Amino acid sequence: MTDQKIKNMEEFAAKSGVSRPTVSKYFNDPASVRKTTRARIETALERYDFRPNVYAVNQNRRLTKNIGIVVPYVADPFFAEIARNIEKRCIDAGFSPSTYSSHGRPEQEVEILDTLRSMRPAGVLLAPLGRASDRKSIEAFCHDVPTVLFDSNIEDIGATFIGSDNFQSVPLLVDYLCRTGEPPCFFEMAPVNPNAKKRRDAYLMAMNNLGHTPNVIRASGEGWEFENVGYSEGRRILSEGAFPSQTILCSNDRIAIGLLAAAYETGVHVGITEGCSLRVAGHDDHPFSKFTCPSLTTVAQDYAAISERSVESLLALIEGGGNDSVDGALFKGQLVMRSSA
Amino acid sequence: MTDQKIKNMEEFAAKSGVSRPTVSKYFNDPASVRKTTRARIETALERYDFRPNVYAVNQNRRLTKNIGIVVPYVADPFFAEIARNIEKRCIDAGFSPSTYSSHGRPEQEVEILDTLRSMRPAGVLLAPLGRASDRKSIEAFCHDVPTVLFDSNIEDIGATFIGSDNFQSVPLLVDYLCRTGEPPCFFEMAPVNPNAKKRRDAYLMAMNNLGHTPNVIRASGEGWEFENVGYSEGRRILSEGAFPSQTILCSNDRIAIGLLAAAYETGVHVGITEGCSLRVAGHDDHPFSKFTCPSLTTVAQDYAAISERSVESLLALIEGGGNDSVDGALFKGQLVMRSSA
DNA sequence: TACCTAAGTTTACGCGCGTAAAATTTAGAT
DNA sequence: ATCTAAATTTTACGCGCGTAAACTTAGGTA
Repeated sequence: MTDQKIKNMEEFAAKSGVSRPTVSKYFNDPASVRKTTRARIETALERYDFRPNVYAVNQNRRLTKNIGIVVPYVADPFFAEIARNIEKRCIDAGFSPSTYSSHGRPEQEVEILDTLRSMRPAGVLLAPLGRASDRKSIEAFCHDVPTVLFDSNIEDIGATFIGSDNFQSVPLLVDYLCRTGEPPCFFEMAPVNPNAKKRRDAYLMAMNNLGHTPNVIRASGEGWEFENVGYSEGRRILSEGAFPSQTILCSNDRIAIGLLAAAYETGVHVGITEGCSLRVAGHDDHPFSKFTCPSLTTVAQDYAAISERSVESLLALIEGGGNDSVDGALFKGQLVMRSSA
Repeated sequence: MTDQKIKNMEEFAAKSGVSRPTVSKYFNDPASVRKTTRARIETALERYDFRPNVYAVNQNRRLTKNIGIVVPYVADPFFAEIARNIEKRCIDAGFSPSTYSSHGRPEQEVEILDTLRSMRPAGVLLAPLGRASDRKSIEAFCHDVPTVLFDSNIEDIGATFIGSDNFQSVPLLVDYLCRTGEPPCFFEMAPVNPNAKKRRDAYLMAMNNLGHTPNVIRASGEGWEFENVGYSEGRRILSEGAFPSQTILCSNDRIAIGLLAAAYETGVHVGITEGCSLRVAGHDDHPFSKFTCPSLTTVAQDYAAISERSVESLLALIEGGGNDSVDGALFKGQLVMRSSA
């Protein structure tokens, strides 16, 4: 490996003894050039380690090899993990992913989509904010760019949707809770997205199916600071003794984490062992749920399946020229029994 | 706003009644064109909403307006937050930040740097992995690209370093702990970066200064799964009754979070109230520290100051053509007294 | 050995924009 | 009204690469 700098593809082509366009072909698909040619280029590559100018490449390709990934909130480890998972799969498929976070703000989401559009990406994987999203902007975007929605759906938008089947996962947990103790009440915030709404509906359905009376507790609070809401509202309600059941199913793990902290501080013992007066369960199997006190019983979303299928769908969509829509998928959750319920 | 699509700057210039290069000037600095001209362009802008092709722009500019942000692990909310903070400041300064995560893997870090280099960014803000980092690669990178290190330093690399002053923050906590109870032992993993090492050294120093005998407990385990290590090693050591002090200062909050879970499960009561047999403190004021059981006493790093100063330094560096190095800075931590110690 | 075809390579052109240098306009002073 | 320096705009060229079309070559067949 010499340290000599190669300025451009022309120069590199000269070094390797082939014409520039041939080198270009090679970089677009190494298998498309003759074996002997490929060998020459690769030999030169080892010596000079040249990389085509990204900007020139993207300017001239009809479609870039970029894939945009948009999540509502990266500071939530759940999304950080799934984004990482998706990134990896994109890279393996030969694309260049880049991840953006809406940070819970609709304007930011629109801004990201604008930026993304101007990058002419091959496709986009979008986990929308949900209710707060600017529906029109997203619709327009999906019209222009092959887009797969994941995690949270927006009806009739995007080529397809990949997510969890809340109507499977929530009843699973409800069944378990009813089977092992007092039927749960449901602790939620004003739904930020369809998932939250579906979970509540799934809870109502499951309870009715089992012949129990459902009971929804709505915590006041907005935004994405779930722990905070779970904590402060949890404290308030606990101190008033106002939870209608000793079993509380939270709309997601982050609310449950807040509630557990509230219970701890209020002196309410949570868990399934002797001397506990409250059971708490969550939903998602958040990376931190293993480390709550007590550890949180929850339903694990199938990260791997969701990210894999999302990428697959997007690639299929890209392959097909972005025209035909692709089948969506809802994955089942898995019960994770820990100590809190 | 008509829906007519503008293909390129040429076309847009025609619509606004000025020449293309003038439009180009406008986009580089609106103040650099005559007021009447600006008005024309902006009128047209409202009608057609045109954006210059990013790739063409970046291909031709000597230096792009891109800024790279590299963190060791975005799934750690601490880094997610600081990255977000930095992003915002870059945008405000008229740059286009993009964030990358090494995911704890040195190869990935090198890969990111390679990608970044080929993007010819104006500058890079790098929080290196630390010990695991490939020093040579990073050194070479910093030689080519104006780079400011933050959070974790690598001696003699990069134009400057911005971070926390562990030799202030750790003694602060040690003082507090000694003042309020039994002097702490120090619970750490094999240091992944200079911060971890400095914290231990600062602990040793602080204890000696106070005339106490320091005591370091090394948890076996590697990587960035701090909670896991804190938890499993915590359980082991607790069950053996092997912590040499009833006060445990953890190298960071994430280890403390794991340890708290271990204590809870082992039936060891943590806190400063009657009936507690253990005190636990952390370092960083991790976003989740408020919600541990009990809530975690820790030292808050000055997120805001670090991110602000990092960006300022980088901008100064870019301004100066990347030549002259810029002053570094270490910010003080603030004691956050909660319930665990 | 001559010939054919498919695979691979080269020629030639354009992508959309930055920017130096030339040409023009503006504004202040006479 | 006229001149001049400064401010602004235009002309002209190049950036690094993708890609269609023209051109070679390799490898197999009769």
